[in-house]
Amino acid sequence: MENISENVRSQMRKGVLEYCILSLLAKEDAYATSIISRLKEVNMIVVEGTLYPLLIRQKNQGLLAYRWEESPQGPPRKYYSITDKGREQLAQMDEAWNDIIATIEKIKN
Amino acid sequence: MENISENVRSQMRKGVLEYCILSLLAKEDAYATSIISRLKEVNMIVVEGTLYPLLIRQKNQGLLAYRWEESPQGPPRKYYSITDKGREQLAQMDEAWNDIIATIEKIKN
DNA sequence: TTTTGGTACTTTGTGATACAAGGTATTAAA
DNA sequence: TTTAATACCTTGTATCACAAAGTACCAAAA
Repeated sequence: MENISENVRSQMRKGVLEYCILSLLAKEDAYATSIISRLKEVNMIVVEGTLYPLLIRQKNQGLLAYRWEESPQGPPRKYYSITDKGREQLAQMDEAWNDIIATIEKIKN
Repeated sequence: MENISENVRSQMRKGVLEYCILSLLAKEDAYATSIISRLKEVNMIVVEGTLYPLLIRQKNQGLLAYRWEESPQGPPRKYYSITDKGREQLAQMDEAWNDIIATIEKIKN
């Protein structure tokens, strides 16, 4: 309740995060830590405890698949890739996102 | 889990709804049923069980105030109006919203 | 007067989400 | 063997939107 500005952003992020993940993976396979880095670059801060369950959810829904790959340093990485079903979902999310933007614009006039 | 498309929209709405309410009330005082009607006009379907707790939350946070007004037909109406604090919050939400739009655009390239 | 239909406000329980905080495991270098 | 860095995972909590109820007011019809 202290940092209202951050809370506002956090609330607005809800539901958009899945959209971001699918969008990123639609362009290139990636593993969790690299996804976090990229989201940080575009000012969408996400922590591990948020991302890992999200990736597992999307995998269980058949939107993502993964494979293990050796890392040049450290433990192996779990590379996620988007599936055909994931691309279908992404198309729906594109539509939903555009609808929401249009809705806000209408409200704002 | 059946209607995935609706679920996607519902999730994306989270956090944006408060923004919509404040934006609407920044232009004109309104009571719950009229707010629902207006949101329906712009394809943002909201039900009573969602809106009422939200209005109460925002009132408790000092973002909104209300007054009772007689209705031409039926029980009295609770008209909500935005407070100065609410307008400050709205300004922050405007900023947060624009940031999120920019973030998605960056991800999409 | 009683009933009916419409309007308006409210509450309870549920599922989903993001986060904080902590834990486990692998690898290479010190 | 210890340390640091990397990477993955889990648990508990707060918040949110919604479904599904309930309560209350008012006016017109029966």
